[in-house]
Amino acid sequence: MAEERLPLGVAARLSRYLQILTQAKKTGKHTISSKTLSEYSNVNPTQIRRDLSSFGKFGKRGVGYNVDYLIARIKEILHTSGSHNLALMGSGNLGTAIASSKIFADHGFNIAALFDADPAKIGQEVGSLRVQPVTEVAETVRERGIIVGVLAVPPHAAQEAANVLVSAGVKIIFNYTEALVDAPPGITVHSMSPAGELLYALYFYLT
Amino acid sequence: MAEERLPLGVAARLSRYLQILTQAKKTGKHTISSKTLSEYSNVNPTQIRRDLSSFGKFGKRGVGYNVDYLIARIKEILHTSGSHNLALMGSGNLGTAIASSKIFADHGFNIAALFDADPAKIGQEVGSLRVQPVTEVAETVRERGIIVGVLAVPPHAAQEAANVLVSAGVKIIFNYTEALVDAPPGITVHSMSPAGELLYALYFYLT
DNA sequence: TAGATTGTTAATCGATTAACAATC
DNA sequence: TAGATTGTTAATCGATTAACAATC
Repeated sequence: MAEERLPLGVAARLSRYLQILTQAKKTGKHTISSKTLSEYSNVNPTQIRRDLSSFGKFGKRGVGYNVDYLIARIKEILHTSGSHNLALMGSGNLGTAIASSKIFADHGFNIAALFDADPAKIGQEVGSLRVQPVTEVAETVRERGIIVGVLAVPPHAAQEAANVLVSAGVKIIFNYTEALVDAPPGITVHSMSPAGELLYALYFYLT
Repeated sequence: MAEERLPLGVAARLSRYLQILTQAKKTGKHTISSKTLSEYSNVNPTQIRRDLSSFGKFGKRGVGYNVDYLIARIKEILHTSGSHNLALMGSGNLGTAIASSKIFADHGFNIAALFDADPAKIGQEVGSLRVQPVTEVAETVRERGIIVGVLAVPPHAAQEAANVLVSAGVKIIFNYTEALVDAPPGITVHSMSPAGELLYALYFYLT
């Protein structure tokens, strides 16, 4: 029962297992083996068993792991049992796609507010959200206790949107754009890099 | 000048450096230090210098790395100097966002075709692409020499879309949905997992 | 020269893998 | 029992980091 912060690799893999388990549960799976988890995560099955067994004996030999039980334990380990409010910047195609997806909701993330810099979009409804002007970011972030901001704006607007979020008190910037985003010390910027990941996948196909 | 396949970690990091360098070039940067690259990639600067110096002396002491030169060398190392055609499945908000973005084009990926299962969408224009029916996947994939398929469909349609692509001869499935996707041996499935990455980022904020 | 940053070493730590007894 | 899969060991390999001489 480690109280210390997990090594980067372990935390990354556990997050991945959790995502896969959450989806597997949706398809009606009650148990899952390290072999199956390996196929979906591209992590070696021995590594998976090692990662899990370092926290306790979560599996049943000859059977595998109980999906619900494993989800609960990993959430405990990652301290992510709770729910968190997100602010989404950008109500274009990408912002709308994110707002319409259950992917964040599946993990207890609630998209609490949607902002756009375009005056023509203010007040429009996207799902259950109403598009708010950027001038309301600070107030909304404070009121709703938002610590994560998601950038779904055009690349040229990414830095400015990040600045607004950081000024408002957001601690984690989740950058869906390809633009580079700077932030002050203490603020985490996490950038999606689909093109980078595709280059990586292609490398192993080409060699 | 290694001819062998790179370790997974090295290939993943080089892909990441390439994505960052490509964006840095856009902002007019001519040189970049391992320290700056570290801030954008969250990789230790010593690790970056080690990764690069194992292929040659690419930098200038006291100055840093020339962006153009480094891009060219990493493309060589990853064998991704060429151009590749992609097939994009799904012309909803997500598909439209991907088709409208320069993120893939920046790395020599060309979205060659856009498919949708919804008859109402066939023939619509999305950027310079015309939405094609799924019945045309096989022919288009063959004609355009497509080896990568991108899934931007609703999660419940992801497996079926993947099946169609695999039958048509696609070798790499790039899954933007949260659904789990199975594929036969020899086919690579690479799934985006934004929620997983957010859980990971949050873990380090919470601890 | 002075400041900055690379290339490289050395030491430690985590990741990877095969193998297999334990056990469901 | 027979088959499957976990938990664990042991050995190797790659990642990480601090430190610093070399040099732009």
